[in-house]
Parts: sequence; C-alpha cells; structure tokens
Amino acid sequence: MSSVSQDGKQDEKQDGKRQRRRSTTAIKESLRELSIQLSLLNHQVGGRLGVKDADFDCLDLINRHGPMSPSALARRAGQHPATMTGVLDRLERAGWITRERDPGDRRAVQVRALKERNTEIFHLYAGMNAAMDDLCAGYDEAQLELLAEFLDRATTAGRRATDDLAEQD
Amino acid sequence: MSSVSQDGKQDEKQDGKRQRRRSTTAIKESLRELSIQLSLLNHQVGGRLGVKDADFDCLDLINRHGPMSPSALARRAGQHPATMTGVLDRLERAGWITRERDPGDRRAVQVRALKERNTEIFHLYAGMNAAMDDLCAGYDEAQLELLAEFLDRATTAGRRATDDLAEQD
DNA sequence: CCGATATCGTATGGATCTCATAATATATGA
DNA sequence: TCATATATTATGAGATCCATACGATATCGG
Repeated sequence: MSSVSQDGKQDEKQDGKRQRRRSTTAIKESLRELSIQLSLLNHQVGGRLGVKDADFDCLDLINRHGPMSPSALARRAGQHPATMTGVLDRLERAGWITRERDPGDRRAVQVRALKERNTEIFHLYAGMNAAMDDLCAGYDEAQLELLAEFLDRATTAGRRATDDLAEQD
Repeated sequence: MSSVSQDGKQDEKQDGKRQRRRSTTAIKESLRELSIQLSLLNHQVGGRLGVKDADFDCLDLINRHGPMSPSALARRAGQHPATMTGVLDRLERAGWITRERDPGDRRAVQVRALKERNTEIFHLYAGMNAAMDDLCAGYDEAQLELLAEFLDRATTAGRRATDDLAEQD
C-alpha cells in the first residue's frame, strides 16, 4: 500500500486515480443494474395490462413522442416494419391506439395513443413514482439539477453509441 | 406572478416548491428516456451477436449474477420456465453458456456463462463505455459518489415497485 | 401530362418462439 | 417404502417475426 512507498505524493495521486476509476466503474455498474430493473418493472406493468414487452415499448414511444407513422415508430423501436403492423394491430384491437390516414400523404398513417387509457398505466407506476418522489426529496435543488443533467448526458451517450452501431453496416 | 402578490415570502416558498416539483418530474422523465435508450443499445448489441432481446437479457443476468439454475433465471427474467429451456437451448447452441448438472441435487442444472466470449460483448459496448468514462471525467469524486448512490437507490425503488406488483396476485 | 421509380403500410406464409401441460428424473418426508 | 414435491425438459397448439410481395399513392425527369 501507500505506506511502503518512497514517494507519498505520487502515491496519493495514484490512489486518487484508482479511486476515480473505481467510482466510474461503480456508476456504470449501477446504471446497468438500474436499466435491468426498470425493464423488469416495465415487464410487470405490461403484464398487468396484457401487453407484451415489445408492444408496451412501442406504446410508450407513441405516448411519449406524440403521433407518428408506423415506419418512424419501427425505426425508433428497432423493429421490422412488417412486425410493427402486428404490434399496432394488437394495440389497436386492445384499444390503446388509433390509426388515422395522414391527409397530407394518403399512403401514410398516423398512430395516436388514446389518452383516456393512460391513467391505467400511470396507476401501475404509482408505486415507483412515489418512491422516486421520496428519493428526490432527499436532494437539494442544485443536486437535482446535477442528477438530471447527468441522466440526459448519459442518454445522449447511449443514443450516439446506438446510432454508431446501427450505421456501421 | 410573484410581483402582483401581497406576500412575497410565501410566493418565494411556493416558487421553490414548484421548481422542485419541476426538477423531480424532469428527473423521472430523464430516467425513463435513459431506460429506453439503454434498451435500444442492448437491442443493437444483441442484434450484432445474433441474440434475441430476451435471450440477451438472460445472458446478461447469467454473466452478472453468476451461475444459477434455469428456474432462478426464469424468475429473475420474468419468464416461464418452459420458455427458459428454449432460451438456454439457443444460448448453448451458439456457445454462450453451458449447462452442468448440479452434483448436490441431480435434478438441478447450473447455467454458466463462457467468459471467453465476453470480450465480444464488451467490444460492442466499447463506444458507450468510453462515452461514460468521458462523462464521468467531468465530475469530481463527491459528485460521482452522489450519482452512484442515487442510481443504487433508484434501482432499489424499482425492485421494490416491481416486487410489489408481482406479489399482489 | 406521363411513365418510371420510390415510398408507405400491410398481406402472405414459412420459420421460429411462447407457454400450458405432461413427462421424466430426482429429492424429501411420513 | 411410498406418496408427494421439485427441477428441468418434451410436446404441441397457437402466436409471433420478418423477408418478400403487393396495392396505393407520391415524386420526379422529360
């Protein structure tokens, strides 16, 4: 350890680096674990609603990013367009979404989520929602801002990494 | 706004609360967005390796939480035991895992990941990994600790919310 | 305007996957 | 020992995925 070294100053620096690497690794680990856990939560919520994982992801995207075309959705969800037809059929049949022809381009279709049913989803997330409120309550405004910015940057990093993998064909 | 009110002090307090609610909501939003993005990244990585999303999740769980039985894995991944047989068949055929009978209980099976192949996975995450290193480099030690703790707590919250939903049958 | 071509969503069908149930092998307890 | 419980896997019916094809519409060059 440091105590056997001749040069305490340099050891300190190295310890700092080591510690930093440890912290960074810990964050990446934690992030991964969190990601898995949130997927499992989605799986549970989706299961309650009788919606398959992939379908639920799509419904979430529609809810979050407004009305959009099936092909845009397929791109966003990383699925085949023909698969999306099946997904939308199920979601439409179960009353989660509607399909409307785009007046501007009559080949196109706009997929829209039915807001009325969002309360059902919201209700199932109530537990997690409350827990997150509690968790956030323990931080001051500056810390919350730090956290939000970190999360956004991590998202951007994820998007870039994903796109890089997708493009290099 | 505040300027028209008779009681600046109380307005300040209310603004603080409003701001806090906004920040908390922003964090929850960001977290959700991040979760989606990481799922898409996994989807890309899995796609590159010719492994389906669900299968890849299972492989990840095996890698992360050591050797385990198919039923334990099914529970963790939220899947039917019979489905897990198919998942493990595919992963084994593709050389990602091995199945060994448990000497202690010869009904049981231990599923073990083949570490040699982990470099393939790791390599595909290299981009995201480097981006996260860059991101973390912008924070000091105390901030990194704050972030890690937040992520861990959020994971715990997620696990609790998931278990609550799973149990209330 | 017209014809060629591109794009959008979806139908089709074969391969694959899921999962309830049954079957097999082993363990456990009375 | 025998009944019951447990871990995993086989079976098969139904659902899903997706490469491809198709019909409808849009766009563009001439």
